[in-house]
Amino acid sequence: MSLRYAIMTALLDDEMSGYDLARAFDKSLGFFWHASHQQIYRELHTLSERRWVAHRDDQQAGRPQRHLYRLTDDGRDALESWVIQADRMRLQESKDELYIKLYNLSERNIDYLVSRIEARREAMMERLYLYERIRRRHYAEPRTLPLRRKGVYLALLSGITQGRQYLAWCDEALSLLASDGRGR
Amino acid sequence: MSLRYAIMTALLDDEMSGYDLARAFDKSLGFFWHASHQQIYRELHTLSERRWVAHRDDQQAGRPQRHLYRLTDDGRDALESWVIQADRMRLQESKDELYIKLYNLSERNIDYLVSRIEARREAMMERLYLYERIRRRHYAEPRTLPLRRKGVYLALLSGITQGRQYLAWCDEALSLLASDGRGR
DNA sequence: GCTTTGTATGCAATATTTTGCATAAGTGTG
DNA sequence: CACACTTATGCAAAATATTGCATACAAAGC
Repeated sequence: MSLRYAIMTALLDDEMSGYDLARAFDKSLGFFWHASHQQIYRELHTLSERRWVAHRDDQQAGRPQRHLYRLTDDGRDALESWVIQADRMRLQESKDELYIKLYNLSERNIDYLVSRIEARREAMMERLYLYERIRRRHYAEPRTLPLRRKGVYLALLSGITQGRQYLAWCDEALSLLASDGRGR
Repeated sequence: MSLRYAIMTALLDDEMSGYDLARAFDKSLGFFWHASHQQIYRELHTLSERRWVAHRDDQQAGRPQRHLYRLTDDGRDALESWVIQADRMRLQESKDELYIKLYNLSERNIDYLVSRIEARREAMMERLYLYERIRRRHYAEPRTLPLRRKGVYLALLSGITQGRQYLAWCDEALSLLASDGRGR
């Protein structure tokens, strides 16, 4: 259900196409809520029916036609009430099968699992690099930001600290397992 | 699909009832993979059909009868092959609607959102406390552990470092928002 | 005696997410 | 000129997860 509001949130400032949204959900917003383009297109239809978003067609030269969506006033109201609605706080479970696999660590699978941790380390490094760049560019002085941007900054900051923690964990894990792995 | 293997993982050492499993998923294992008792009972039936687990009835004095499940050899094999099967690594998205709500931070909702962060901070403190206790008791000397327990330790360690990072983030967030909140 | 809490199990209906398939037009590369 | 890649949209089926409901027995508190 939150996907609906995540989409509306992405539309707060700009009008966007389904495709734009899909890419937004691949990047920053997607750190908090992932969604495939299929989900997004379907949700956009639902939102249109409810009149929480409106769309107009945009014929670009030499490109397929696209539908640009924007928030309606009703949508904005709905979003605002959602924000202050009680959420069932579920402390984040890092739903990652790697942890379950780690519970099964053995001589037979250690090399594979070590390689998986290394791969994650790489991927996280890259993402972290991206986030740090955004931070330096747009959020260098958080205390001077207008209120709403402070919120966005905090979400970003969460991504950054989580990423750093994750890297540190990978290093610790790789170090602990080094003596049992390939080299033995 | 991973729930299936999470359940089998929980059964690696002990035989357990659905109820036991449900509580295991409320605690440590549940930090990585949450599951309701309904899911668990259903999955246990499926696993029984596949002969990956077997069960026996246990009539306890003055208690409802329960079914104790244990891994079969087939189940153990299936689990082992799953561990070394390629996972589609999806870098953890912390799927938490709070972050989306933060993107919508405004004068109207700041007090609510601050209270939500405080609530999460409390909850995480408690959980972290539990994890730290387990760590001190059972994993004080990680380098001397047998291999499989090293894996479990690493999962626990991930929970702990994530928890600490989360607390630090909450504090940072509360500090940043303090000047804009109730007091103003 | 009555109510709540904990143990113990499960079905059924929704809701959500994922995966596979499908189309179409333009752009760049060998 | 064929092939891969990017932009752009969407349906349908399958897998998973959530929510509501339902039962039953025992212990403990009021």
